[in-house]
Amino acid sequence: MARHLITSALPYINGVKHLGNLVGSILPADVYARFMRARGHDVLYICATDEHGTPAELAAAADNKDVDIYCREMHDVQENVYRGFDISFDWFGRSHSQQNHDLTQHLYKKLDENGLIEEVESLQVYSIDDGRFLPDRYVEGTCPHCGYERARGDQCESCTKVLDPTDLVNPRSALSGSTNIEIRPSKHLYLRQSKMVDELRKWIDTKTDWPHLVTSIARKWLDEGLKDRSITRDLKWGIPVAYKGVPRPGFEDKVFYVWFDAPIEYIGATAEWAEATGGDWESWWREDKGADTVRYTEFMGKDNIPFHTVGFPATLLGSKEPWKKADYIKGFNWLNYYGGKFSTSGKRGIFMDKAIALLPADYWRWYLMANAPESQDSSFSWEHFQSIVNKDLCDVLGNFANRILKFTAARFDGKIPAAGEYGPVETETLAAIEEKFRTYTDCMEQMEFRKAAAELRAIWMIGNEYLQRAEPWAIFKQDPEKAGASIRFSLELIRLFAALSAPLIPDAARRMAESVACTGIPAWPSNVKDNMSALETGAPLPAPEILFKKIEDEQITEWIDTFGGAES
RNA sequence: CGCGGGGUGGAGCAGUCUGGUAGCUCGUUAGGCUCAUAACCUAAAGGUCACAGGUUCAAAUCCUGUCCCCGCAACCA
Repeated sequence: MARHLITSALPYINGVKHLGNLVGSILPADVYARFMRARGHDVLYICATDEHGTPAELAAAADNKDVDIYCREMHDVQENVYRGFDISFDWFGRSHSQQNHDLTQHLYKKLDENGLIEEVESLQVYSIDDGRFLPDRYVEGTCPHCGYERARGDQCESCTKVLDPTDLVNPRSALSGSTNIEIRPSKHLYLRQSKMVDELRKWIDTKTDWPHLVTSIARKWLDEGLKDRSITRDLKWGIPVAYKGVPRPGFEDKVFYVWFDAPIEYIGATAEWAEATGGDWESWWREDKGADTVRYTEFMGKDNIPFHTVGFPATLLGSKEPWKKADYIKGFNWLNYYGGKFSTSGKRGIFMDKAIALLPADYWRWYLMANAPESQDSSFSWEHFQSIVNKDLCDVLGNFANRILKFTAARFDGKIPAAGEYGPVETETLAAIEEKFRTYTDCMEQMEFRKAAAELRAIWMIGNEYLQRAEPWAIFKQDPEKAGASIRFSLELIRLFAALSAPLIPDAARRMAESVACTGIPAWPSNVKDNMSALETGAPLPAPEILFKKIEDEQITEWIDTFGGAES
């Protein structure tokens, strides 16, 4: 048994996330956490909402709410949606927690003591009518290069040139449209990442087993030379630039930038968990207090990789304290929607609350993991979704269980028949499953989820092949006892499949177990053949129920109409 | 010449690091079975591996160049 710390990238507080966000971090982390728990490891799966920053302030203002209350409400909304997807967080925290305040201010203090923080005065755009400083992309104006009138302060969408907000002609606030803006000097803290390039590269170079995607993005940043990074903002909502209640002089009205405090919340949320459960958070995060034996795995979409390979490690290394750093980073590409981006603002694609209202979590979990964007971007389409669900879940798995359970009900009075002698067919079947079981386990350990799903599906198919060879319906006419042994073997397979499928489709796994008179998800087997005599002979089975319902063409037509399809 | 990822039968993917009969799922076609959710099992057809050069006995795989798609470019998070 080993200790596994698992985190998934923190979802931003504004709004319910879409399926692309889900498959890129939280869902695979959950599948991995469930798998590792099933294998008997001590797992702590931590996530939280990322609550600070300008968008949260603006969304709260638009809702006419205090930003703290807004975040509290949205946190609960998000947590409920994740629970609806059977995400098995050990803790789902908030980056605004007191624990994160303390940790963020502590790390800031250490970095400062180690000479890695400096004050830099820079020119910022201030909107007098909005009463606030504007982040670059909240300033709009005419592009000095191409004349595009709606260029943003960070980049012109029309000519793709990178801009500084002060470059814009006729700049205005993107919030109010006001042109009543001015450039004001503002002092900010910068983390001197440029001094840490060698140390970071040394750390990255030890990670020879990381995915190509992750190390190539990390090296790209290091090769280009790290810039010192501003870690404070002119906002009210956030963690004050202070230590032990005393603000840093000149920074009374500033807070830490969300990207400084958000990853620290991985630790903060663990401290929240510890306070709520009596656990010991330091044994998971301090290498001098037991965390040296922890294996820490981070899950995230590729947009987050620079912050986890460079930004967050810079904070931890710079503190010169023995903080736990990632042992493995699993990065994902994008899930697209009909070849284009899922878009929160453009309302393109499927959001988690809408998805769960259409179909139970397992349908989505299976589709998303079996098609996870691991090596390249992948594309969601309703037609593809229907084909995968109907074929894999209904026809291969659901129908396998159904044909056995119906036969048991009709021919064996709905009671589990006695086991008989295994013949060559059973022996060969078990050998085939054993082989797939090993590759499946390997794939899950390596976090190769697409391949793992394919292997699991292949295991389900062996069940159908077995029935075809054993033909209990034909044997029954001459030798009911022999047919009963086949059915008993098949019922044991249902139980085995429930155990193996549980990380991916936990609710279906539980229902499969119940269908063969077991309570809860069966324990993970150490091997296949010793797990084929777990059922109680004569136990009555509940009336067979359909495990997965097929998605009809009419539903697909309707959903494309609602959510948009190829042409939208 | 900003950077990264990708281009493999009709669709979705594996294989590329460590050259050596191009593999899987869906779809299509044919056969089988009839316990089952018109499902299951077996078999077949279908690919000049984006393009052009090069290295090699041998290239999807290594090298050079070109084209196309997606993303990123540090104040969105």
